[in-house]
Amino acid sequence: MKSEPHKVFEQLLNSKGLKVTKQRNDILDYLLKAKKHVTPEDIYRDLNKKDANIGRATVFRTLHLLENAGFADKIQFADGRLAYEHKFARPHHDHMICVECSSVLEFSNATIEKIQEEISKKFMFKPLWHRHEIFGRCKKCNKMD
Amino acid sequence: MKSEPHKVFEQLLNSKGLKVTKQRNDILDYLLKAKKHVTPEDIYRDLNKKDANIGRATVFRTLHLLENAGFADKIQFADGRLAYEHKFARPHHDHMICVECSSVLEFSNATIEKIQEEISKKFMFKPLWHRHEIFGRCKKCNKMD
DNA sequence: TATATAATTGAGACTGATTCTCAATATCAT
DNA sequence: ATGATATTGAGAATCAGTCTCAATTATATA
Ligand SMILES: [Mn+2]
Ligand SMILES: [Mn+2]
Ligand SMILES: [Zn+2]
Ligand SMILES: [Zn+2]
Repeated sequence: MKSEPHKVFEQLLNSKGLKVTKQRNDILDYLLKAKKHVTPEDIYRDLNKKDANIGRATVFRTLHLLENAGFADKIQFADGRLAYEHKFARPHHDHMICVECSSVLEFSNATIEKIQEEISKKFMFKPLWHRHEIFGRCKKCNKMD
Repeated sequence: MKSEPHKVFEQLLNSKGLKVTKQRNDILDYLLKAKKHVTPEDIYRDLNKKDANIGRATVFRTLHLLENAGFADKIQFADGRLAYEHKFARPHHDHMICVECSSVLEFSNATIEKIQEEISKKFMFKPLWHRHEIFGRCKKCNKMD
């Protein structure tokens, strides 16, 4: 039982003359199962716990591969750390990031997206992607200020 | 003839029991005169060209000082490099960043800002600041694709 | 102005994240 | 199964930024 994302990923690899490897599949799996945004170090640490060895370099290489293919996205916490999430069957969204506990809320707003398009057009700027992050304190962290 | 921003900066320093130094003034000056967003390395390099020596550590320390005081803001290019701009008598704005040439266009939109407030409220999230960056190709770089 | 005190400084060591190198290994078309 | 080619992990290298600390400088006060 190979999941749909794995099939799609495999197609991408084939189409680029790249090979399907255990490491690449494990990393994709990890992202698919993650309940939150995960750092490269999370992936490296957890995949090495169980299953013998996977190198840090491979984690980064695979994340870039997924990102470039449009299968993963990254966000950045207030302290600069990067975290990833997969994009299979998930609509585009942006983030509110707690500066205290690094928890993340997701939001999306059609009006904002539309205005962005209009602004880009006005400036003859060809938008490829965007990042809209609101930093602040989440409900929980705000209470205990 | 001390500029208004320098006076305000001096007040900040005094109010915190910090000292007014040549290095801090030079860095503020550099930001005030810069025509574009500048990196810490730009500041370090250029200030050392002319005027004897100023350490990298001091550049970073002073940028953080200015940032925390609300006198400077940073943006991040597509490759991850950080750049700063001063905020004296400049209204809030967001950025469109060219992935080819790293040129930056500025925009601001009241509707977007308002919607952000509403979304934050809905999630009981206390917004402190935000970053809204559109990455793509500027008019010039788009032509020569 | 001289002195005392406390903040600031730059050099360079250090850190953490990421990238690079390369020889050994795994994948895949045939 | 074989051969051509892509991938791998270890560890070295890089890079931005931070830290440490002894020497220096700013400033309050006498
Ligand atoms: Mn998300
Ligand atoms: Mn700007
Ligand atoms: Zn929180
Ligand atoms: Zn451009």
